[in-house]
Amino acid sequence: MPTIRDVADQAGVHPSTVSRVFSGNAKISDETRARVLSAAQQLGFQPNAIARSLSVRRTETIAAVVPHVFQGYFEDAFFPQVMSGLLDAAYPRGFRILLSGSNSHADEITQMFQILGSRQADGIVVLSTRLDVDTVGALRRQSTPFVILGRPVAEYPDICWVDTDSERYTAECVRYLINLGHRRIAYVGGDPEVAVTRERQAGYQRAMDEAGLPVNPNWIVYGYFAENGGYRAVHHIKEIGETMPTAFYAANDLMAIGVMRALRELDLCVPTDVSVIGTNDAPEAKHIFPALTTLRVPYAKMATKAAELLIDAILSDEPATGKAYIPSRLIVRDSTAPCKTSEV
Amino acid sequence: MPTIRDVADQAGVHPSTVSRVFSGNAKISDETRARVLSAAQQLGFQPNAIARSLSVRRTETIAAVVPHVFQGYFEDAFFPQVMSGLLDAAYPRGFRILLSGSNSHADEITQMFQILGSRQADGIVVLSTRLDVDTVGALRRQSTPFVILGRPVAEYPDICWVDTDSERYTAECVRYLINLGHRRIAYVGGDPEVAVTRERQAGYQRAMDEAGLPVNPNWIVYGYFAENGGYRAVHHIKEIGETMPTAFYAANDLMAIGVMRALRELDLCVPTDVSVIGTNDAPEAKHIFPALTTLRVPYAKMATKAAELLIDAILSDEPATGKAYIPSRLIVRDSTAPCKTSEV
DNA sequence: GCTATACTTGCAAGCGGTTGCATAGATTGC
DNA sequence: GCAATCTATGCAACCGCTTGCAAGTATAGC
Repeated sequence: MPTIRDVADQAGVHPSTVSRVFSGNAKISDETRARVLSAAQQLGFQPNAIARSLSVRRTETIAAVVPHVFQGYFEDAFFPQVMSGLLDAAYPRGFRILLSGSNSHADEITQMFQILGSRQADGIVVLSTRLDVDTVGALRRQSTPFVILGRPVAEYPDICWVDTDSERYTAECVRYLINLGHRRIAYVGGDPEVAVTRERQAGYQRAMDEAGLPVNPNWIVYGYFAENGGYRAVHHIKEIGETMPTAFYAANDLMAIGVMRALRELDLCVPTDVSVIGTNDAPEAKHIFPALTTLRVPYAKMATKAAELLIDAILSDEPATGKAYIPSRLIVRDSTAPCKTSEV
Repeated sequence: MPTIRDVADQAGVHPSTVSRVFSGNAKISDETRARVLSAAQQLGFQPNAIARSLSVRRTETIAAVVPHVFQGYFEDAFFPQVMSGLLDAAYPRGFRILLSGSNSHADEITQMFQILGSRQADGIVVLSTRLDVDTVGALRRQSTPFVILGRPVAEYPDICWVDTDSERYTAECVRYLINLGHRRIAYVGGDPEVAVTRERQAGYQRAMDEAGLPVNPNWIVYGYFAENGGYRAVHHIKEIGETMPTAFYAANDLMAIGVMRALRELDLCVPTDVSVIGTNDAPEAKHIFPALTTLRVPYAKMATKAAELLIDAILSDEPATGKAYIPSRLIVRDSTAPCKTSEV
């Protein structure tokens, strides 16, 4: 691999001249430039990005560490959308994305600080779903810009995040069910460890409260984002001998699908007997029968926004700032209908 | 950010000693090591990965450029599975993944050679679906290891690829239909520009030929991997006034879903009137009604294998070698049934 | 007790670009 | 025609870590 010095020799100029030709912003006579370029051409020279990065202290790269769980919870829509969103922002700005895996929650954090500390990227978008206060504190204490996808538990005035208002939109879903006449509504959450699970649950609670509807604690079940979890949630409710809810809100589509499978086994028809709302608008949502009414969460847009804020921060050489909510949207399909047993 | 020199000063040793402590493989007295480590601790030192990379000429990173089209064709399963597969291989080996976007087929190639030439990664797994001979030639001419996901058109003895035998497994699918008594079988391909489309078509052709069945050219339609493409394929066949095929093989599930939608509109029942086989086993395949019989293509495994071969090559400091076929598997669900109008 | 051998650590030259400063030559102003 | 001002290029230090070689000290061998 030829270096800048080889090109310099070949063109009869000083290495710094070659550097200036390639980094663009410098006055170089047309003649010299041509000589350098042709020498580079002949030698097949391309500047070494690593050397450049070392010198300018910039990698043109943003990092993300893939949550170890994405096989499970995230497969349904999160990960591909996030990646696509990150690329959408990074690519046109000349940035690339550095991805690390992880094999546990703790390792996610380790990987993050590894990348940050070793300066392998100019910034990081934090995908972890369970950021504790310590971690956020440590993030703030280091100097590489970061933005969090999702809102951290504790409110720091100065950190940058983008999220969707899970509480609000889940409340909207539940309200939609209530307006259809449903009064017995179940909440099928994901992993209770995960922030979004609590937020959605709060939205559910709020909508029920506002409508003056009682919340039966047995109707709050955690399905850990798995199809089977949704399935078991229904049977669980059935087994403890409760009257069935007439509607289910599930915190992802996979669980909603599981809920529908269980209902079918119990000879309950969706949507005539029971309504079901899912979350995320995964690809299968519109193809399943009945087509699933679902809360579409704009992961791609969120990721794009996050990457934009991050790159802005990098380019301006300041910590990332700004907080943004991206709106979710309820997509009404065929799994919801007016409640037929409208108790007054 | 403290450097190795700061730590050296603090610990009262030479920078090279600090370096040796951190790079592991060097005999350092326990006492010195302890002093260095504690100094590093105090200063919050972490070695700079970029500087290290420059020095050792290795980045511990493998690259991939995301085909610009993945939104379209690839969304259905390809991309997330590939990413997951790459991470599965890279992560435990201490490698990270560098991702670049692209906005056209030409740009895909540009990005690839950019990364390669600027030494931003130690190797690359090539995802492009339309590699021409020139590109492969250029890849071979440069010195960074690469492995191709998918088999390149021309056979070079020395390049490394991993693929699934699309022709063979498509033939298997078609044979399965034939064994169910179907004789009029349509082939709904993807983008005819894409290698895999031709390979699958060849498999279709082969199975038909082997069974002595005529192939009606009107039954070969390209749906460009889109749901709508599958939908239109059916209507196209209908409109030219042909007798309907009794079975469809579609080169991805999205198109198969489109085919089923069109059939439903024509009041043809799947699978009693018409059988449908899709490809990829996308998440929606098992949830759609009727559950889709589909050829499951092991993208994740393929990507893992590719990354493994690549990393082996990197570590051994030689070009990547080896060719591997990963088997696909027909997943039989409810969209296929014996042909009821068995003509003898 | 003295030399041969093994361990540790220091030294300094890289890895391949970048960039502030200096300088030589060209241009401008009057 | 000469000083002042620009322009284009060279010089050299630097980004932060690695590593072959040399040297100093400790240990072993006889």
